[in-house]
Amino acid sequence: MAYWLMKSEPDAFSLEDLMACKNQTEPWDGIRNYQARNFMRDDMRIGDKIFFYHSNTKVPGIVGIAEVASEPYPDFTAFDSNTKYFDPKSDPDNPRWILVDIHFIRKLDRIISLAELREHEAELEDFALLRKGNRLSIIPVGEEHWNQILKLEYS
DNA sequence: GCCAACGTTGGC
DNA sequence: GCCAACGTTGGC
Repeated sequence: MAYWLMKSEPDAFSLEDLMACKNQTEPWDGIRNYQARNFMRDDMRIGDKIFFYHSNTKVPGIVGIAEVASEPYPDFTAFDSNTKYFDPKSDPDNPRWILVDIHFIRKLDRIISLAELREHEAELEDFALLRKGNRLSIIPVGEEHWNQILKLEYS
């Protein structure tokens, strides 16, 4: 099993929004970055665990846990000119953007903030989230880092 | 293929 | 709101 971190701006789609979705499951649409797409298309497997991260907000950090809940399939929002994710270059016969569904598992008892993660930068060696200028919205998390970060919840 | 211009991300 | 970092676009 693999582990991931997925960023979302809570104003656009928060962990609470995911909890309120039908079956607490929702397609992770709107990703328009090739590296992030490739992770979803090529590397994610059903059951992989996900840190749900709130970005671009007052206290950015990990707020919950979700899991990959589908095989990869085309991001339908790219075909819909009524959505802000419309991409005329994504041909339905050869879709450019691919997504997976994610399913809510639980909310953390408290947020593990980016600031707190930075305090543990030494143990979390090479954790991509902490790298300067990192803008990737889907980040692979090593099993060891996953466990180290989870331990912070009750530390 | 280079690279300047431009747009976006996201912490602060 | 600012701005550094980075990705994408498009002219050449």
